[in-house]
Amino acid sequence: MPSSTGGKYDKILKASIDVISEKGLDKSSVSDIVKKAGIAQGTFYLYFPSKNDLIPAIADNLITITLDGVRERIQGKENFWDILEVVIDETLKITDAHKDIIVLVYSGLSINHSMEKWELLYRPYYDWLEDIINKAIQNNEIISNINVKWTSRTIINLVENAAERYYIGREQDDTLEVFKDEVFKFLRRSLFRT
Amino acid sequence: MPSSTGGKYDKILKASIDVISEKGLDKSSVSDIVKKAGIAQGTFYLYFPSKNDLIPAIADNLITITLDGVRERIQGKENFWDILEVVIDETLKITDAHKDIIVLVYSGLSINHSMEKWELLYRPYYDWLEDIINKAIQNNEIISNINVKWTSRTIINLVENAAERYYIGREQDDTLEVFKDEVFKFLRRSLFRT
Amino acid sequence: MPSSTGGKYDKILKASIDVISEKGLDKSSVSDIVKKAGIAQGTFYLYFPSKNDLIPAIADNLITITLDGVRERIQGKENFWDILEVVIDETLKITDAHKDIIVLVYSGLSINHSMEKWELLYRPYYDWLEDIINKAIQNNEIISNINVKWTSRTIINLVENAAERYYIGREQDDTLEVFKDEVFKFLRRSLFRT
Amino acid sequence: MPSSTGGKYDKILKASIDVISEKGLDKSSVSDIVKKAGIAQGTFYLYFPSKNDLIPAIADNLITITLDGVRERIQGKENFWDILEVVIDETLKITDAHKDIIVLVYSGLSINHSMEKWELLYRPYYDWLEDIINKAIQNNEIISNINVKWTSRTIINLVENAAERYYIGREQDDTLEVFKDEVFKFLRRSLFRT
DNA sequence: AATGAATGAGCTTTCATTCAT
DNA sequence: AATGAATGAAAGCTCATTCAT
Repeated sequence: MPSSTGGKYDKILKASIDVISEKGLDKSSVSDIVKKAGIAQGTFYLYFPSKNDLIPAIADNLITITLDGVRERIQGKENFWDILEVVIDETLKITDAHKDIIVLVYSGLSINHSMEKWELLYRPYYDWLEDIINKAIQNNEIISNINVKWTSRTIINLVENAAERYYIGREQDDTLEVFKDEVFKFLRRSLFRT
Repeated sequence: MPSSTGGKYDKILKASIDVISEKGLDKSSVSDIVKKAGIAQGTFYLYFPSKNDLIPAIADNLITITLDGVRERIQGKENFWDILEVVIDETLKITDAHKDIIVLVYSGLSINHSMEKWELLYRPYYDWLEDIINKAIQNNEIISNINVKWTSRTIINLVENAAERYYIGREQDDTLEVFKDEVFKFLRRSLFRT
Repeated sequence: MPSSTGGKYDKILKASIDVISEKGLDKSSVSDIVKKAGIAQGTFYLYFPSKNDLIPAIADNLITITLDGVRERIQGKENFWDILEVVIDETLKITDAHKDIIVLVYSGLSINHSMEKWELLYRPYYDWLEDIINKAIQNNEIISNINVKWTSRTIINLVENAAERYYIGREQDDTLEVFKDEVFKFLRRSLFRT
Repeated sequence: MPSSTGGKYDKILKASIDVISEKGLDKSSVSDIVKKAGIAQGTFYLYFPSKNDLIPAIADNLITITLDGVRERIQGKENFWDILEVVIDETLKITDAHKDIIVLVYSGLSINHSMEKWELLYRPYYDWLEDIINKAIQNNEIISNINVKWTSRTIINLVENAAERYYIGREQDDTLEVFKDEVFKFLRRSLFRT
């Protein structure tokens, strides 16, 4: 829990991602990680209570950069369907960039931690999308007789799963553009207010 | 993998599910499992090449009983929307019955095995739904300008994720009926041919 | 907890005594012990639940051989003072033979285990001496207005401590014979019925 | 070992006793102790060369307060039997007050240090009692044909062991008064000059 | 004198797997 | 086919000690 140190926390996080991407979760030892990070074994435990606390930290990081990326790119955009396009695009981008670790991390979360932790990490993303959906309803862009909470979670899940199937499951029969379009249209048909 | 050996294979599979449900994947040892199954340590390796081969076997089992359950219940049903309702209902039932292991198993698959294995296990389920969708298109029950392969996978993913959020993530703000209805309507809106 | 094996339990016990005698308790690792015993690391844990369970086992062994030795040597002896002489002599003998480990073991017992364990291990020895004392009272060999339970424990303690001071604390100003005599006479003065 | 430094030495000693009393010797880390003492990790090593030097310091403290207590309370008393009563009483008092640490400390001494250190620490106490015994012999209060050195050590050992059995081993079948009386009479019978 | 982040050797324990019976 | 004792590599974690500030 040291504070003003040479970014050791980030060093460990980064090394973890590298090592886990390469060797998988089970095969990655703390010893591997500290070696990569260039620190001593014991130092790891100054920043993380245990090896298991690595996974939520990585997940948090992943979710955070996704939401940050989306937020950045929708500057000025008001239209729900424009925002949805950004969400889809950004999710695909992040998934592509971290394809080697993304499933492992979500899996690791399920295995070692309660679902509550999962919900907690996703909460900011969910909340943000709920706001967007509510505004879209007010603007008559999407239908109104939906459960907003359920819908926000379903959209994020659907987009992430599709992205994982595309990049990780190699379900790449079509071009990226066609694939994105498929996701977008599926959601648009379900939510568009005529 | 003999099946005429006093059902030891099934005994091991069942014991594995019990033990993993209770202790989680990481904490479950082969020793725990054989103790539960009432067999000797070495016997395990007569039926499974290694501990890692347990997870795909359990996953296969889970997917198989789901598809079998659905098939059984749609006897005589022709209408796509009736079938979709059965899929949703059966998925929720199975998820409820195996909530303690379902995430662990899917996670375990991701961690220790290539995504190819995952695709392979789901293939029969995917194929079956593709058939159903194609028939529905022919019968003008659903729209036709969709990617059938992508849609079958997306439907199954969406339904399973919703079920997991309901039973495992405890996203139970509404009754089961209302929840099912939400899933059904979301898909119907997206696919229904007016 | 295997049963009919090549005396591995005893092998471990013996190796433990050797190693601990040489290096002390803290510095003795399970790794040292199994190396000395000529078995694999994991095998240790088939016979002892943990490293800590070694100490009570050694203590039990020490107490048992002492009591067995005494019992053997008093065959036919009826006189209390003859028996007491044997107790003193045998305690000195055992203390001499195991001087390098005896304190460590008793200390280890105190540190890692409740005093109840200690009492439990000594119980047979205490009980045996209580019987002897009671008979001596009946035979008018010793005074009768004593607390038998307290006295049995005090005698054993006193003799053992004296032995430890002689062999371990090197309080060897006198010959062994004179020393034994001192112990004997101290107790005799306190208990003899004139 | 500075004594003019804000009493940090004593602070560490006191914190050590607290921590070791609560967690046992093995489980007590320097980290625990400095936290309790409210000082920095490194500061510990300004006052103690190593963790092992803690135990003799605590032992020394214990023996010193016992002897000081006895000396204080026998002011003016000349009679050997009165003094013996004080020794018994004070030993019981100290044992009661420090029951959680007393065995651990003596054990720690045995484990990490040579018996010589033990002898050295006890020397003042032993010497003091030898004087008392010699005077008692001159005053014809006790018998004279004894080994004074051996007897002084035996008395202290016997009293301390009895106290430990009473307070630590919970050998409390009788009241404290009866117990004290038992100890006193046992020694009196052995040493009293008729 | 005081700090506390950093170190890294070293420990106990677990457990998948093997193999002689 | 079945057994279960034996294996030994490997892992997570602790902690006494150091040292730059």
